[in-house]
Amino acid sequence: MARMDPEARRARISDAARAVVLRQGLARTTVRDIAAEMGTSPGLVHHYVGSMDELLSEVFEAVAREGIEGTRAAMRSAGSPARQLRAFLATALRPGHGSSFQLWLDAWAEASRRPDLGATSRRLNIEWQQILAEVIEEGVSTGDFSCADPDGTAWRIMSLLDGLVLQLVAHDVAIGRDEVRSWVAGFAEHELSLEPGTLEGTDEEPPSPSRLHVAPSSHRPTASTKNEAVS
Amino acid sequence: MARMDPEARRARISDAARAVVLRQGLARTTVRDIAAEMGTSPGLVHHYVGSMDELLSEVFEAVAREGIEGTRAAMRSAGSPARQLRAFLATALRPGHGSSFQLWLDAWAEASRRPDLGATSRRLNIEWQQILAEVIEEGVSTGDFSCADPDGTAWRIMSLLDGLVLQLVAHDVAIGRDEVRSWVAGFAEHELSLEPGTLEGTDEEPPSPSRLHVAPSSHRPTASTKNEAVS
DNA sequence: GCCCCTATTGAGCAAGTGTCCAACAGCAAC
DNA sequence: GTTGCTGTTGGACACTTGCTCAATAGGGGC
Repeated sequence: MARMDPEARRARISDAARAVVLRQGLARTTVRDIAAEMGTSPGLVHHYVGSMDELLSEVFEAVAREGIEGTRAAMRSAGSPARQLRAFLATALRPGHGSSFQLWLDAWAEASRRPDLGATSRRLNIEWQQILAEVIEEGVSTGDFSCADPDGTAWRIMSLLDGLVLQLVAHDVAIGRDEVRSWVAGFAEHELSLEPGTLEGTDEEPPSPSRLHVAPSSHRPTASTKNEAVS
Repeated sequence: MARMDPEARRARISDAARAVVLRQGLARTTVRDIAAEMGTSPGLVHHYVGSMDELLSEVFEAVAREGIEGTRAAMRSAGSPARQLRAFLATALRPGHGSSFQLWLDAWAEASRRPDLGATSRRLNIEWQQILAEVIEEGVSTGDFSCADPDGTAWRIMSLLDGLVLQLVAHDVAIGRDEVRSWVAGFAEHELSLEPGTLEGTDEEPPSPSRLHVAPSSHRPTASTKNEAVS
């Protein structure tokens, strides 16, 4: 393969790894798969990457962070705390979220076995919860929300959402995306003493719908249609 | 090793497999581990078991079903629907549930990749949800609960519980077992229009606390202290 | 044009996996 | 005691995994 400067090669490796991981999951990705995806040899991967654990952890972080930043961006341009919450739910349930949520499932399951991945998963999960906690605190301070324990409420809303999406992604169960949004919205309204319906509706479509979550960052357009339970 | 009649040997293999799986997780269990656990040779396992996949799927079903039946038993002897719900929460959060919950995590993550395990996981998950749906319907018919959509409420309660326990088991996060019980109880009270506090309290200790969930069914007392996040 | 640095190769290692199978051994029937 | 069925053994096979390393080759600096 053509000789490349280290920085570009590193980016290529990340892209290839992300593509394979999104297609096969964290647990089923091997060095050889990544090398084949780039059209190079396995040895090259290890010339740049310390260990497989490290690489998988890095890929997971990249994909998850993309989701987090996408949600943050959507919330920033949403306005009031209530509209920010709506944006949170909309981005978390956007089509295409399925294959990225599968990575969360992989990370949770592997957390107790792969220390690096476990630490990353834990850290990002807390960050995700903090996004909710912050907007809730903001809503309380502006008087939009009424909530005695923003931190606990954030854990509960996030966990309800995770638990429901889990069923959508893992089993193709008899509940749909709209039901999940509506249920979590209803729960959040109760937790924050809002009028029923305040958080409902999908008018708040984020700016660039298909770009934020799962698309590989460059070069190699991936067929990420597999593992798409939320579609 | 001593010669045994096939039925007894099959039981021994199941026990050993279960012990190893609870200790190491579905993904990290090998034929050799199971053979070593019994003190016999790997070949013997395959003399009785068609494939590893089959065996793991069977072990998962056995452990999960034990949990389900344990919860059912606790609920049967609980009395009123409200007390049954309390029993449900108590058994789902009992110490020792952690390592069995890890199996659920493994199953959810692998569901989209291993058809057999996916089907089993889906089926048992729906069964688990149905337990909740049934007691809710009972409560509605006796007038104890008020609930417009028992099936949806069951999905929501179960998902909130799963999402919270997930955080306990996967990351050792800053929330505790008591908080989870109290939070889910509070949510259920809201969903069922109950007085706050109706589902709280731990007085409803089920008959045989340590037997129902994780203990191997016979012979070999296992050190199931690993992977015990809920302890 | 040459040289040297280093990106890249790909065979290969050690460890691990599920699965198979010829040989062995314990036990019941005769 | 001998025979035959079959539970049991453990080495072997073919394969995968992460990772290493001597050898190769491409391209910028002189």
